[in-house]
Formats: sequence, structure tokens, C-alpha cells
Amino acid sequence: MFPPKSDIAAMPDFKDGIANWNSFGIGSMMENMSKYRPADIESKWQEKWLKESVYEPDLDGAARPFYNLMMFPYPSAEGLHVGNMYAFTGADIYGRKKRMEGFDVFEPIGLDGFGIHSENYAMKIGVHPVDQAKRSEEHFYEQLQMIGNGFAWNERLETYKPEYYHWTQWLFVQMWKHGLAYRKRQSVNWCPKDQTVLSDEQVENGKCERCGTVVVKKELEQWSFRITKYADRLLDNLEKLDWSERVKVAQRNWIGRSEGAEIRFEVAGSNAPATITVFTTRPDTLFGATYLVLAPEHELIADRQFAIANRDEVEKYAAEAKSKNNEERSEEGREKTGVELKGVTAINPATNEEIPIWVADYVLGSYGTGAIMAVPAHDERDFEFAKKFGLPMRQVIVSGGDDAVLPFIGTGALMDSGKFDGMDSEAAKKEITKFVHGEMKMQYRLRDWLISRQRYWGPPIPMIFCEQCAKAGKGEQPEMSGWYAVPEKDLPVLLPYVENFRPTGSGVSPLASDKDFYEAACPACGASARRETDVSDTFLDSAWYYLRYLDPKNASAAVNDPRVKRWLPAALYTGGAEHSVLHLLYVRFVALALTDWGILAFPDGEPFPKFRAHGLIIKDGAKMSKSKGNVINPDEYIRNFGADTLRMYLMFLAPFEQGGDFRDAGVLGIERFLKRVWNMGEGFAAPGTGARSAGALLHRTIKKVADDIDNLHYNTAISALMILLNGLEEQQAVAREDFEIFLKLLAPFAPHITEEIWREMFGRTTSIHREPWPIYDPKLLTEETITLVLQVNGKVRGTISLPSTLTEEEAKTAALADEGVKRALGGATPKKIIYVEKKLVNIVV
RNA sequence: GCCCGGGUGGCGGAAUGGCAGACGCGAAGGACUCAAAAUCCUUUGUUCGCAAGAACGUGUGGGUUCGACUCCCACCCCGGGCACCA
Repeated sequence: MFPPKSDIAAMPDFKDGIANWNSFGIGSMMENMSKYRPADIESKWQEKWLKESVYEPDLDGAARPFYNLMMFPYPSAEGLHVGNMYAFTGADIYGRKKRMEGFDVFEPIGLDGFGIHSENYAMKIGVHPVDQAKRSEEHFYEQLQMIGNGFAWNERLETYKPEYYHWTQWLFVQMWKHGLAYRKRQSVNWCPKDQTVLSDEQVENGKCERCGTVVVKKELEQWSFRITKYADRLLDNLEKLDWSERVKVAQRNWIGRSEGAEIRFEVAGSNAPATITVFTTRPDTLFGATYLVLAPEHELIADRQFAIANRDEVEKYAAEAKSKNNEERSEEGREKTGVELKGVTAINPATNEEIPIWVADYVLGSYGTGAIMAVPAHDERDFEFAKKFGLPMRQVIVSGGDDAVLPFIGTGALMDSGKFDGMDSEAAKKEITKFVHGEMKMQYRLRDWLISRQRYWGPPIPMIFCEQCAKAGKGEQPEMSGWYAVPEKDLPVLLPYVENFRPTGSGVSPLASDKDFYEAACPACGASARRETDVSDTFLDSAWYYLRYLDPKNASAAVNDPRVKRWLPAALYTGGAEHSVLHLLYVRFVALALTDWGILAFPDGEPFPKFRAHGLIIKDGAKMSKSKGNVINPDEYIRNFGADTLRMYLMFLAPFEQGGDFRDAGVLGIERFLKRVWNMGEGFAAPGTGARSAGALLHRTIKKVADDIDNLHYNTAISALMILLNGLEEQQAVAREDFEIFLKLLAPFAPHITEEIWREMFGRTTSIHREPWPIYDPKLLTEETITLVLQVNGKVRGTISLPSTLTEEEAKTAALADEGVKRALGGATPKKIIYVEKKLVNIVV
């Protein structure tokens, strides 16, 4: 593992310091010296900060609010992960600097404790989720206390507390009232292991995002939110957001907007009149459409009125295709299959030709209209299909150059397209659509947010179904007769403590067997009715928590709160990129909806104008996981090295947005650095020395550290601090003022040791974390002498030190006089001399 | 396949047109010590050379430039996102 650190925590009475003393010191002070023992000072300051409310801003009166928000953890498993600590530390450093710059920094923390993740863990260790939540809460907060973040503890929240989920349920009710929540029987993702449905976003490569089990399709009646209604705004707003690019790209891909046309094809040969509407992004290729393909789910296939001569064969194919899950259906390189619908044909509206209609599972029922026009000459999939079944191909686009090879996917000029021949394909899209009375239309990859879960550990969905009203066709929403939201005065619908909380697998929640829970009176007619027994997705809990932090004491104003105006939109949001299309999409959707309802008023409806995704901490080149046994427990390192050392080590590994590989050996370097800081602090226990300031080095460091923190380049900021300490140690004597500036620069990274030196060694009475951030003097950034690089034909042949006041002429003269340069020139005459101000002279021969 | 990152010593990384390898780890040698640990000092890209110094060197191949890790073109490899989405 790592070397034993017997010299720190394990020796409480060790008290000489001699062994630690280095060249910097004053011998006579030795008996007063103490060793750097993080265990002694860290918990002391954590308690003191709490008592002094160092990190509690005035939520109602702060003059310069800075909401420093970070994604809250979901407690489960063995406790805080080193990855959590990495994320929190990186966000905290930014916030600490802002606080020193005079901002009222609000850095809240809480627990996203509802959900499958926490419930599964409780089941695994055989504890009831309610009881496990209490334990996790205690353990997590204890660990979170130890990492030394400037958390505003007073405002902490837990999503599983009734005073919290009261408002999660309220949010559901609002969705319902505004027509954004609906219940529908549909083919949904079902995780056989977690025994619940999942949203599209929770399925990764056909597997459950939580447990990795292959997801299957099930026909179930489920609750969804109409996030698709917001697809355009979710996409368009991305342009205005200052977010990590990779997250924006992921959201763009996920929303997947494409512009195309819907075109109607009349059907011939059927006894009843029928049309098939297709969606295409290439209406310009309509003249090349030689057949149509319906998805197995297409409504015409189930329509018995529709005269398909080989109906049995077609239905059999469709049924088989539907039984396959997405993964099987789209397995890469899979051969195309399909069946022709005999006895019916479609009429290409551009050519008036009769073309065959097929059913094939390469067309998805859930996208577009569930039907396509196939243009085998200009689409790879259609090409493959046409080749296999011997269907005709017709090229209708030519590019300028080599276009002999089909399929040709690109754009170009039209051919064999009647009066459109020669037209540019881009222009032809609109023209041909118009010509056949089609309609330009957007299509989205995004699906509605499936919100219900057949599990116990979540907020019960606050809906009631009344059989009486349903029969009478009454209800709160059109086409949803019988359904009523729980009246707001009756919220929250409490999650009962049931002994049998395990998922049933029958498509309903364990709450469905709790009569006391589900029996309710109809809010409309008073008849005996039945409560919804599913709970909502965990991601609904976390879709509004940033609002809740602003008022944990007064639940009645949790969402519509005057503080919201002061603190939101958040100044900075930090979290993992793995939530690109989960949390980060949902949270935006909910904010947009709240904006439309007049509850929020953020510009563009966006709560987080600035978001930064941090990197991933891996271990020895591999992702940490319990099965690999390479999970780093931060507690152990904090116990052995201190939180300051671990914080700095994690930040020193690599740029914060990149992540890093955790290697035990590296921790020692930071530990040495902090010991040297400590020792230098001890050296100042005596009155100040009146030594000269480190000047340019100091001021360059102030600038560098400030810039690096702003850019989240903590690794290079730490490097700059090391260089400054090295420089100070080389001096005969160090000015106390310099060292104090150094301490302030170090404070965001190592909050405990800097506070200890500041207050205990230097006798200050207020926290270093409330000190003003150092300002550099631009005049002091440059050294008195500069190093001029001398090149001949671009190769370095020497360097010389010159006063920084030097002129171009002086530089060139000095360069030509240099021995190394003369040797390299070998008597040749310079053709050209390039001078880069105060940096370099390059002599070209 | 498309879209984002990225490829630099033994290792993590630094430098975004101007001394490649900052800072740290590791390693080697030395000081202190009975000894070890800790600490401090020195060295540490590769090759040739006693040295002064020289040549080579940032995934590969070209190009632009006085000068390229950095910019341009083509390609290879690694990580991530999307993917039969018409």
C-alpha cells in the first residue's frame, strides 16, 4: 500500500523537531519547535470554523453572492469515494479564492439519498433503506467534514426527508397540471435485475446504467414527463452556456435534432384508402425512392382493414421483431431482414410510379413516422437492403467528380429528377417538398422522460386513480380520465415504512401490496380510489435541489423563494461528465418548465450558466471498482497524511478537468512540501526579520496562482507555490510579509495548515480564509535582468543575461559578440537578424 | 461510420509560435547517523565525448516559418459520446 507514517499521527507526545530542522532555521528556537501533525490541527479547525460560521454567508443580505454549487453525492456503499473528494476539493478551491476576493460564497452540501443505488446497497447488507439512510447520513457527513471543504452546513439537505420530497411531489403535481406529465402504455426499458423500468438516459449501450444488466423491452403503462416539448430550447440554449464542451456535445448528440420533411405516399391496391407518411432528411432524393419500408410497430401493419395479401407472414415478422430488444435489433453488422407487403403498393408522389412496400426492423417505430422512403442509391442502409432483396436503385444526385460508386451519400446536383434536374441538392430539399405538398419538419432523437419506478425507496408519485370518474370519463387532464393529483394541501404523500420493501418484479412497486398506503378517497368525487404506488426516478429529486439549499428551514417557500433572486443562477456548477445526459439535462428541463410557469426567472431559463466537468480519478490506469479491489478510501489517507496533503496531492496530479491516476508514491512529495511550509512558519515565531522581499518571484506567483485557479489549473498553481517556497528557502532571510502572502495563496489548497500557522503561530485572531486575496504589482512582475536566448539558424547557441532595459540594437550587438554564436557562425555574414523583444535573437545565415 | 478529447523522459505532467521536459515522483551518488528512517546537498531525455561541446529527440509522414510539442494536410493509436435515428 503505502509506507507507514509512524511519525505523524501515532506519536502524540513526540516533541523535539530537531530531526526536521533544515538549513533555514534558527538553532536557538529548536526547543520551541513542533512537528507538523495534521491529525492534531485539522479537526480542531474544522470545529472552530463551524463555531465561527466562517463559511456561512448571509443568505438574505449578502452583497456579493457567489453560489458555488457542486453535484451532491448519492450515499451508498462504503462511504465517500476518493472521486467525490476530488470533485469537492476542486470546487472548494475555486470557492475559497472567491471568498478571499470578497465574495459571499455559498457552498452547500447534501445527500441525494433516495434511489435504486442506495436501496440496492441496503438490500445487499440486509438493512432496511430507512435505517441505512440514517447510518449513511452520519457516516457521509462525518467524512465530508474531514475533507476540509468550506461547506455551509446549516443548509444541508437530504432528498429522502419528507420536508424535501414534499416539494419533489409538488413538482410532479405541477408537471401534471401543466400537461407535462402523462401516463401511457408503451414499450419501455426494463431492468430484470433492478426490477424496474428505466428512462432512455439510464440505458447505456443496452445495459442498465446502475447494475450493467442487459435491459429488455416491456409493454407497461408508465408515467412520463414531456421533456421532448423542450427539445429545441434545450438544444438552442446550449450555445449560450459556458459549459465544458464535451458536455455540450453529449447533450447535442442526445437531443439529436435533424431537419427534414414529412412526405405522404398514397397507397394503391388496398380496399380502404390509406396513406403512409415518411420522414426523410433527404427530400431532394425523392425521385430515387424505389420502395417504402415500415417499422414492425407501424400502425398499418396491425390494421386488419389494410389488405395485405400475405398478412400472416408480415404479422409474424413484425411480432418477432418487436420481441427483440434494441440491442439485438441494432446489433452491428447484422444482416438486414424484411418482408414485402404483397398486394399493396405506394405511389411515389414525385414520379407517380408504383413502388413496393416492405416491413423491416431496420426502421425504428419510435423515430420519425415509423416509415421511410428508401433511396438505395443514396443511403447505405437502403443500399444494403436493396442489394439483398434485389430491389431497384436509381441514382438522382451527381457530385462534380467521382460519383460512380454507389451509394453516394453526399450532396450535389440533381439528375433524373424531372424539372429539378441540375438543381443543387440543398435547394432541392425545399423545392421538392413543396412540389409534393410535403412539410419541412424537425425530428428529435430525444424521448420523453420515463419517470416512474417500480421500487420502494423514492418519493411516491402523488396521483390518485378513481374508477368511478374513469367510467364517467372525468378527470383532470384530457385523455387521462380517472386520474387526479393529490391536492397540494395533502402533500407530502409519506413513504410508509414497510417491512417488505423489496422489488416485486411484477411491474408494480412493493407499495402496491400495502393497503393502508394505496387506499385513498377520490379528490373529485370522494369515492374510494387507489393511489399510484410507483415512486419517481431519483433524478427528479436532484433536478431541483439547488433551489432547496436556499431555504431548508421554511418548506412552504422552498421553490418560490426571494433568496433565489439573490443567489441564482449559480455562479459555478461543478460535477462529473457522466451526468451529461442524465442530471444535467433533467435539471435544465425542470428549470425551463419552472420558468414557463412563472416560478423562476433566470435568463433563458438556465440555472447554471457556467458548468465545469471535472476529470476522473483512476488507479493504476484503470477505473476504480470494488470488483477490481482498487478503490481508494480517502479516510485512510486523511488519517495517515492529513486532509491538506490528500487535497493537494489530488489537485497536483493533473489538470482538474482531466482527472488523474492515483499513485501512492506521489503523496510523499506533497507531504514534504507541507512539512517545509510548517517549518518555515516555525522560523517566524520570533519577531520579524525585516528581510528583503522576494520581489518579482513573489508577484509572478501571485499572478500565476490567481490565473491558474480561475482556469481550474490547480496542478500548475501548486507547482508555482512550490517554486516560490524553493525560492524563499534559498534566501538568507525571508520577509514575514512575503511568507504571509505565500500562506494566503496556499490557503485554498491547504486550509488547515495555513490557518494553524496564521492563527496559532502568528497569533492572528481571525481566519486566514477571510483575509483579502493578495494583489500583485504589475511593475514587479519582470526581473531586473533577463535571459536572452541566442540562436543561429534557429538553433540555440547560447544565452546571455542582460538588464531588462536593453534595446534591440544592444541585444543584436551582444548576440554577435557571443563566443558560442561566433563559433556557430564560423565567419559567415548574417543575412538577417530576428529579434523577439527581451526574449531571443536569431541570426540567419 | 460520425462527433469530441488526447498521444511529450523510468512515471504524473509543464510549455499553445521563441532555451522542450517546469514542478513533483522515482533513481543514482554524497552529507548527517553506530546503523536505519527522516532531512539536506548534487546528478538525472538519449547517444557520442576526458572535456569543451556536438548530434538526435514531443505517435507517423509531409508542409508553412528565421524558428513548430504548438499552425496546415494526410495517416496511425488510445479514451469518451452517438450510432440501422432515414
